This record gives sequence, C-alpha cells and structure tokens, in this order.
Amino acid sequence: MEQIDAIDLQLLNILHDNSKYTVKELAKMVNLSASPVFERIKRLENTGYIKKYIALLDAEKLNRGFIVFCNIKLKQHDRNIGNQFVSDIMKIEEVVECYNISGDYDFLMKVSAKDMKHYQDFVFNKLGSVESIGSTQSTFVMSEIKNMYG
Amino acid sequence: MEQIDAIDLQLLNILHDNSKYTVKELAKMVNLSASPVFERIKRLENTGYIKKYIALLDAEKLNRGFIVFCNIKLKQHDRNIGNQFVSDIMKIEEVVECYNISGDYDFLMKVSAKDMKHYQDFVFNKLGSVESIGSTQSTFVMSEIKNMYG
DNA sequence: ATATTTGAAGAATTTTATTCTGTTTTAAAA
DNA sequence: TTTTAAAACAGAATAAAATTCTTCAAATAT
Repeated sequence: MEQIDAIDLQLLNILHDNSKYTVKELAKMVNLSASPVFERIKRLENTGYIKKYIALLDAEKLNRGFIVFCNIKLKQHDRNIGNQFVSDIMKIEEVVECYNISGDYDFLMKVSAKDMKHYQDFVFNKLGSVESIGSTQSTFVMSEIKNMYG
Repeated sequence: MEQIDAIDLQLLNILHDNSKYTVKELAKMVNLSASPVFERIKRLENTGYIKKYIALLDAEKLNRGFIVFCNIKLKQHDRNIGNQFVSDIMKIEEVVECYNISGDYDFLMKVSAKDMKHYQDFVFNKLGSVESIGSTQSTFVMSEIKNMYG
C-alpha cells in the first residue's frame, strides 16, 4: 500500500479546492522546490489518490439551479428490476447523482432542473417512463448551505 | 446578459468531465484553432460559467468512503437557532454538503466518514455538541450508482 | 561505519498557454 | 443591396509552465 505523508495531504487539500495553481506556487505553499512537488503530484495521480481534474460550472447560469432530492421505491426488489432502474437512470441528464440507500426508500437521487416547471416535466415524462419505479418522494432544496465541491 | 453558443456548451461539457485537456486538444474536439478556444474558455471563466477547477480525490483511499445522508430537525425555527446551526456545521469536516430543505426535516447533510464506527463517533461527539439540533435521521449509502461530479 | 535507497534542488528542455497580427465572417447601418 | 464596424478565427511569435535530467543530501539498511 502506497503511503502518503503530511505534505501529500497538504497538496491534496489544496488541489481539491483549486487545481489551477502552478507547481511553482504549490512548491512555495508546501515549502519545497518545484520538482519534488511535481513528482508528488504525479505519484498521487498514478496511485489514484487524485482521480481526475474537472471544472465546476455555475448551475444557475446553465439553467440547472433548482435542486431536488428525489427518493425512489422500486416496484419489486429483484435484480432485474434493479438493473433496469440503474440503466434507465443513467441516461437521464437531470439525475446528477444516485445512491442505493438504506431505509424506507431504495434510491436517493439528486436532480438538477431549471425550475419547478422543469422538475414537474422531469417527474412526469422522464421518471414516468421508468417502469421499475414504484413510488417517489421529492424533497426540495431551498438553499445550499455548504458544499465542499462547489 | 452574456450569451453562449453551442461550441461554448461543448467546451463546458468537456471541461466539466476533464479539465486537463490542452487547448490544442480542445480545439481539435470542437473544430477550431487554439486561439479562439483559448479566448472562449477565458470568457467562460470571466463571466462565471466556469466557477473553478478542482481535483477529485478518492474518498476510499482517504478513509472517507462511508457516505451517510443525515436529516436534521432544529429544536426551534427562529433565525438565531438557524444561524447557529449553519455556523456550527460549517466547521465540521465530515459534513461535505448541507442543504436547507422542504418537508419533515429542516436540513439534509451529506456526511463522509471512514466507516460506521467513525460515523457513530461523528453523531455522538460532533453533532451531539451542536445545541441547535432537535433530532436526526440517518440514511446510509450502500452504493453509489451515479455521480456526474465523481 | 559504509553502502544503498529515497527525496530534494536547480538547471536544461519540452510542451503548453498566452499574446499578437492579419484575415474572414457576421451583423448592423446606410 | 452595399458599406461599415465589430466579432471571431487562423497562424505565427512569445512567455510561461510543465517535465526531465543531473547532482547532492538525508535517511535507512547492511
């Protein structure tokens, strides 16, 4: 198992918040020169600690600022129904995240829509045509308080 | 209002998934030369369509692979209690996301822990000392099905 | 105490980002 | 429809960054 030290952890925390620093800037932040910092980052990438680099977009500007957590109960609990549900959900662009969960419901989805009208359309037309779904329950986000990714 | 066109949208979608492409690579993907692509990206950054660039880390490797959605009811619903809750929650590192929501509960938090033991400790010791909390309900993630960010 | 490995620094090189110039396209005004 | 101005593009030139390489120092094992 590849071990990481305190400086690696520092680098991960910095890059998790902003991946656009130059290695020279990062080097100054962790009190090293550029080359070891470069090597450390490559190692963190190659060992999988860093999965990928992405751009975070403004959901509001892209007409996706209306967030809903949608709980799903399947009709039945066999593997076929489950696989069908997963396969269907993967294709729906409004579904931004989806988890298989414990409790009263089977899945929890984070849905990203333009507004209530769009969400309504999503529930009727998109979810409405997913056969495996038994019932749904929607929880609307009134405001985002904290997001370590956004 | 700044308008974006189909090519901008293409670039946003590409960068949302992988921000490490070179402008030359991006240029080839959208059938343009490097300079207009460079200018478009700068414009998307300056107008706020692109908020920031981050590295996505492997939660499992960092001992944060145990995900729980934790619903919170406040003791009372006045502004002071609410503000106190928000301020407390902001300091707790296990709380990765937090939303003010509609429905039976007031807040929905996404919590990231090492394992059940760590989560239990989080509930007792961290949430346990947040005075504003009335009650909680935990929903455990058994598996992640879809994540447009991860 | 000595050899070996690991990690770091700094210089050298390669690649990429960024700027600049001239041209084409687009859209607006005449 | 013609003219004009603005915006967008391509390609070259430049600046900055990433990446590699060599040498040295520190830590670890022999």
